[in-house]
Amino acid sequence: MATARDVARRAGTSTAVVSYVFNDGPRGVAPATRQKVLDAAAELGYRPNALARSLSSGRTHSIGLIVPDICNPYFAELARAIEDAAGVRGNLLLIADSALSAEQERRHTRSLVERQVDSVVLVSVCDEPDLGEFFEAGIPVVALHPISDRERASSITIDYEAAAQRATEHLLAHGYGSIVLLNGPVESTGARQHRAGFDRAVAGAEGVRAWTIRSEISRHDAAESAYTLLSGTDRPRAVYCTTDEQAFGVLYAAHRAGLTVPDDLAVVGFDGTRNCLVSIPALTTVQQPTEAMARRVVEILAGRTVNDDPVHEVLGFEFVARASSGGPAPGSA
Amino acid sequence: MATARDVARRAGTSTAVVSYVFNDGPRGVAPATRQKVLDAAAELGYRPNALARSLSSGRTHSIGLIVPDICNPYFAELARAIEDAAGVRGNLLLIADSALSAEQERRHTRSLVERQVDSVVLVSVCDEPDLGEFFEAGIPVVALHPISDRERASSITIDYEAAAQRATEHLLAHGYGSIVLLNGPVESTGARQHRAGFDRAVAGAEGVRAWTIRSEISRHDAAESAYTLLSGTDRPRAVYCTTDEQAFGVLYAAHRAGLTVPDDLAVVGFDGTRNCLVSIPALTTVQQPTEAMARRVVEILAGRTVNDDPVHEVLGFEFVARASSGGPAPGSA
DNA sequence: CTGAAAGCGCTTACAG
DNA sequence: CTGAAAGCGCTTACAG
Repeated sequence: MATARDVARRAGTSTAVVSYVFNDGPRGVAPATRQKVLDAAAELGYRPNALARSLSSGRTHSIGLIVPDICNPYFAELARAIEDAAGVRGNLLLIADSALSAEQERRHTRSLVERQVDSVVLVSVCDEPDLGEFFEAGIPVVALHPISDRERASSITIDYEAAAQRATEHLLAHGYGSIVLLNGPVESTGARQHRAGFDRAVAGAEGVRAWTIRSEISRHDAAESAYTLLSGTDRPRAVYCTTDEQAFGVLYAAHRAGLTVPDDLAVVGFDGTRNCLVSIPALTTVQQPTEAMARRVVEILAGRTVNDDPVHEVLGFEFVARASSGGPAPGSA
Repeated sequence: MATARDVARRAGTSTAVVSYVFNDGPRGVAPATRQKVLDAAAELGYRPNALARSLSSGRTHSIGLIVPDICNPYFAELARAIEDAAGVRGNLLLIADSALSAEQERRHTRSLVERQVDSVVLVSVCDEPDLGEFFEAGIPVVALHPISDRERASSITIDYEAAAQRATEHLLAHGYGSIVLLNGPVESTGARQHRAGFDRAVAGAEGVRAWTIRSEISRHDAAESAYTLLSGTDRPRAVYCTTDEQAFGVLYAAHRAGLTVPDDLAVVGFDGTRNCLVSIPALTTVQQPTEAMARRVVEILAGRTVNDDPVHEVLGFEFVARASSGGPAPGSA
């Protein structure tokens, strides 16, 4: 590979000028000189070495993204949206998949620090992730879910509690008299908010039976848990799931248990993945503002230092009623 | 952040020794010295800078993976398998999502070259991707699908032609008299192989009507194309799809057209994603050896130079008959 | 077994 | 507007 030095030699100038040309600064270059540099670079097939550039400039123009499970389409769609938003600003997104393992999340954390990413977008598998490594390395972090105030990270998220309440009220408005909350596997800030919203909605209703079960955030695990629930003697009339993937698992379990959705069982998901539109039946869900979230997180990180106080932004969500829950509730707009 | 120099100073030794300790070589270090270095590093929270390390060693211990569409679970599962295999050898996987865009694939190509990845695993959106940049940068490439002999890349893949033939014969054995091949959007080496296997199987059958349609490799696009096909007057009795995602789109289209699977329409997919097991009904598919492929590609890349002759390995696949095609064919083992 | 020093390929003040 | 040079934080022959 040709280096800046080769280009400089061929163009009859210095590496400094080559750098100025390729970075459009910080110094200006005479048009004639610039052209000579560009010509020489083209002839040699020069490609700047990003490693060397980063080492001296102290910036890698890369953002790390840690997701719990890249096989979950919500996180894949999120990754794509963030990559698009980052690309517009000339940033590369490094996608790290924790594969639902806290251990793996820690490994990625270390790896991103070593690779000197400029900043990190985090969706953690843990309730209270250890962000100390990022902090010490001067790398600002933004979480895309509710996060404890004790963390030194910012967050951009929707109001899970309000969303859970809205979804549950929708099921209640349909007159379903027994409702299950299918929550995530661990007691996290997000899980507590889902629970709080669910409880609040149920508290406002008379004579409704409500209880909670948990499963991993995967179709298969949710299908197992839901099948146990649905094939028992005491099955609910409706289920609110804290992710679309879990909801798809419930749809499968219902089918396996010989139940029809929504006639025997109403199902609501959360995330608003594109698959909701091509599931059988179409899935009622809480639509996360994925693109807006992605744009906003990149924007925030661009102008952020690790020592700034954390910010916590709450974006709006949209509740979308579809066939899986019986469509829009009676009496709704 | 503490540097090797800080550690060396604190341990009363040189940066060379710090390097030897952290890399377990290439020189030995006296036990007492090693311990002093480790203590100093721990006290300072030293974390080697991967950028600097790579710049001087010429190796980044990273592998680039380019996939056409990270939102397609097959590629997400593939990415995870490769990441696992790479992790075992201490390599980091950089996942790049082309979002079905050749333009994006080119951008990622450039970006991976600039970041000096040691090698690249490629699933291209193009028929004949331009691998010149990798070649010039001395970066070996392995494709995970059939690829033209004209390319300077290796490949590890299953035999698409044999798989397509096997799947089509399965449908013929069920006695379905009209079959459609739902192929990918572009005329690629893989698409040609699917076509050839399909044609060969059909040629061996009497009085069977067979034709081809195409769609993007996505659930939604396939659902659209399939709906047009299935709501028309001349609809097939069976469809062989070249990806699971397309097959899921067909399942949805069939439901929308009021058809029951497999009674009115048999559907077969390709890839063997985990969702096949929780779809309604369960999807018959060609199971790719994802894990084996992942292990093998990492193994090959570990011992490979860009100037080695390309190797082309063909792994075995498994055809899995499930409910969506009517189960195992009559008379099969 | 260990230290002083060159070098990886850039960027960026410092001079001119 | 441009060049010579230091420096980013490591690794690795070169001496000893």
